[in-house]
Amino acid sequence: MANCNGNVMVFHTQIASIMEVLANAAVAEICKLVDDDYAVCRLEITQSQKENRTLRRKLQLLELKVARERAERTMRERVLGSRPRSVKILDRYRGIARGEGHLTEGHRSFVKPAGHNTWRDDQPITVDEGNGTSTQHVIVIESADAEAAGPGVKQERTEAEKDPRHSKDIQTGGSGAPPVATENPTTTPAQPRTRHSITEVSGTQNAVLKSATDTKTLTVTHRLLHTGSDHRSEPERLGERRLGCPPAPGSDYLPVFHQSQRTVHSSGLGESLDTGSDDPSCSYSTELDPGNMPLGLEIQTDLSRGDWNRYSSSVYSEGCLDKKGEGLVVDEVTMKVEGDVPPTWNADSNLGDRHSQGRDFLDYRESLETNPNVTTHSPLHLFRDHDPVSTSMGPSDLHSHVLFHQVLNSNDRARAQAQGGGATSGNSKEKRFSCTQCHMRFTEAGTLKRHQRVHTGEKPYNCPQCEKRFSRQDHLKMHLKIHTGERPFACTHCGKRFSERSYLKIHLQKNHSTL
DNA sequence: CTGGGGAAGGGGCCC
DNA sequence: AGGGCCCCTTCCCCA
Repeated sequence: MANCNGNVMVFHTQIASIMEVLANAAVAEICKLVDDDYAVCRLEITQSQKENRTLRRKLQLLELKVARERAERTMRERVLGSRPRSVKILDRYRGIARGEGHLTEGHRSFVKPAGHNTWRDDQPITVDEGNGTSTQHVIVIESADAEAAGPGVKQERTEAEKDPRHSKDIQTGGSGAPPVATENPTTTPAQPRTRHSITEVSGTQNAVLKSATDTKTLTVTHRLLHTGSDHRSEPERLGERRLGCPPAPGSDYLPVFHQSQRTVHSSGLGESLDTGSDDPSCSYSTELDPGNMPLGLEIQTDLSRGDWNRYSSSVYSEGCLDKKGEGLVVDEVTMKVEGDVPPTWNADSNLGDRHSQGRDFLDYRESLETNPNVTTHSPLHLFRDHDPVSTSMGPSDLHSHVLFHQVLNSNDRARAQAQGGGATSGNSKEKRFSCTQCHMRFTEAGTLKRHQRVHTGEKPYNCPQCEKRFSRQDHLKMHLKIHTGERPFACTHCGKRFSERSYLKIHLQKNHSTL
């Protein structure tokens, strides 16, 4: 009996051992399957994300192109009879592209040959997110004729750019400023994923184009940096980064503000928003289709989490302007402004004098909106005209738009535009009083003060009859007629009475064809 | 669905 | 500066 029990115990022990082995094997197998599936899923997700980004960018490019063409068409109509300014601009651009342009004031431009930077259908912009150890992002912008252009990969210089001695057009001085970073996934192996980098193959990442002698442009550009190529001392680099947008740790994004034309771009491309850049105020811009009209793209990472006020402020704030800045951008705004730059622009061409507190942005906007010579096809207006709800925008677009909307207070402005045909049309008085919240302007301080109740919500006038509240006394007085039944205005044609003269007037217009 | 009227909320302007 | 009026637009209700 004892042996029997012993055998049973041994048997049970063996069974338990076998079960454990089997369980472990099963767990291991399950884990392996899970890992495999996870890897596959992750790969698929990553692939899908990349495809989504590519498609999104394509869509944005198409939209921008459409907007650009529309703007160009409008501009040509506006200048009917004279040579289209866009043509002039293009000629200038092309001239520069041919090496005819000369930059002054230490500006550098990266001129790409015409035809470069056309985005291919298989637009190879890639954004790799995450490498497990760092937030590395690789953004590759490849032109359509990259192959045709040969290995002539242009990149922005890094170290050399700080040295005025190297301040020359990269096109002519390209040999003097050897590329420091090349990242072409099609021709070169990917660089170690240890930093942010933006590379443009065949053509410059940032092209610019103007001699910067007549108008001023403020461009915000992300520069491509190569870790090993930036030989500047840290203080130098820091100095160049004194832009109110300190680079994120581990990020080599370097914001560059180029002052050649007063333009702030925000194309709303949200690609960078997905890149995880930690730089709150950096962006990069690239130019497209220079053969026609330069079209600027900008990835405004700041807009993804900040507000435009802060952005614009940072852009125009003293600390953000790098008068030696490189980089550039040309986009619709640039084109319009360059062609029809109002006198105020020229007079205010020195950004360094009054670029603080975002004031230039306001001046810029005001110039656009008040100067009839300024086309209204700038992104600002495009944004303003957008319906933030109904317009199908990408998240970044919508966000950018919202930010623009906040700044411009499009409702108020649109209303003001609708009323009386604009701010100053037909009025002799100058609207000197500008609301700091929506930037509407008024002829009188009292009107401004009254208007500000719109923002504060203050309604100090209460109806004693119905507890209704009003921001203005005259509105209360008007309202009280409802309770009193007072209708002092009678129609001379039909005898109908109205509480307000304007009602009578409308009545006369509609029913008696008067006025 | 349409048009008229009322209500409300804006800005311009004069006193 | 505030009051008051005019004019405009938008929204809503109703016949």
